[in-house]
Amino acid sequence: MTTAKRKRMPRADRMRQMIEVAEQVFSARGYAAASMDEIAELVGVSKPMLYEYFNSKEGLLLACIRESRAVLREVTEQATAGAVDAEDALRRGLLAFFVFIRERRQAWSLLRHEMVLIGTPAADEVEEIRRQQTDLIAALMSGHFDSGDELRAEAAAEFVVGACERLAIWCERHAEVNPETATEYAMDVLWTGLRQRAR
Amino acid sequence: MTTAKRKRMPRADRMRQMIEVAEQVFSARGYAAASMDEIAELVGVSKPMLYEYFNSKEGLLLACIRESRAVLREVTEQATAGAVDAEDALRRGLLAFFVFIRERRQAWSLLRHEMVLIGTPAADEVEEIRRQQTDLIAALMSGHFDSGDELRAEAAAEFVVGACERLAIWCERHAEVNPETATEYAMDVLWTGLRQRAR
DNA sequence: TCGTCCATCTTACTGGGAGTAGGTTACCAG
DNA sequence: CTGGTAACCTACTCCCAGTAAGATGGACGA
Repeated sequence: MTTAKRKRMPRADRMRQMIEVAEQVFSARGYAAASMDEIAELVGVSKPMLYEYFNSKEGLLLACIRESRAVLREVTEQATAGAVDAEDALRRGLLAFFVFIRERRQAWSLLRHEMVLIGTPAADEVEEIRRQQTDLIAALMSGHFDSGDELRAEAAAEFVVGACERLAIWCERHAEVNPETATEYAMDVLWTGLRQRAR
Repeated sequence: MTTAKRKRMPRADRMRQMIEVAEQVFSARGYAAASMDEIAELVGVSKPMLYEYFNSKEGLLLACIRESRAVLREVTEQATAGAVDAEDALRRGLLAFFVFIRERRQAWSLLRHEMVLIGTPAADEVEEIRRQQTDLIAALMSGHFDSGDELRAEAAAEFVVGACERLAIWCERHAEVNPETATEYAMDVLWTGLRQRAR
């Protein structure tokens, strides 16, 4: 093994390791219940090191969140890249999202149990992820829809993000619902609308 | 003034007063940043009193949440009571919700910045509010829709709740969007579907 | 009017975790 | 082998949730 059990470690490596451990602890115990001492111990390092690298407990959380954010952006963009029309793009994007939250449960759990502090950087960061997603959707829409009303389009994008977030949480309680089914349910309401199902 | 500045106060009154103050402090500072000492001081009472009445900081938060929950249920049920058909019911329900979050900003802010601790009673309680809303919607749907697929209907209800939650947050950033407009935007996507707007 | 009782309330503490001051040591360059 | 610096540690402070044990206003019976 190249990186044996050397005590001293280059900054970048140590940082990645810390984020990895922190993501586990935060998602397992919850942000509030997690202690910096515990994370430090699991990393095999003393507490001040964490502060050296991330400044605060919230800073550490922030780093974890940013990490997930980058991944989510990546997969969504790649998924929607080759779409042929609006319906296809929406479906691909939804599927990518539902696959993401299934495969990276810890990361997702972190994002979903965010909200520890109002008006703090971490909350803003999570909000930023949503903006990232809504922007993606809005861009997608402006490419495929007649953009009559600017505000209405923005609202629709927010709507989609919120709906999927909730549906994802619902999926956690329903193991039998796989990403494909979730996508179908979402498309059903979003694309077709409820009117079709009224008596 | 009937209730002058008497020091001693009957249990029920004191409790209401504490909840009222706590709701303000929690929503202003955020749950984590709020301190029991501060709340106690604002109430004009010593800290152990808060613990006498609510057992813990989280218990106090819980009481605030339950309070809001009751109000939200009340207004939604009343709003949808006299609906003539599915579309009408949905529209009335949405409007009631958007009015609620505008008029009881503090309560809403509390609900929305929930989630302080995973797996704790408070998180469960907030989740319970959503269940309350989804149940209402699901019941509404089963009354007006052909219930082909049980699971699909449940998913749709979750979807609606999540979407509205997000749209409500979006509204906070857009003061020009009143409850009526928000309702219209929501109906547009939910009822009509996005397909209608594709080129 | 005056005790008596107890619900309401207080002061003064503990424990635990976030954050920090300042010293120590492994590794690399020359 | 020998600085020099980046990685690291010990040993604290302070703040805040939660608690133990005692004080007191006031309703109500005599």
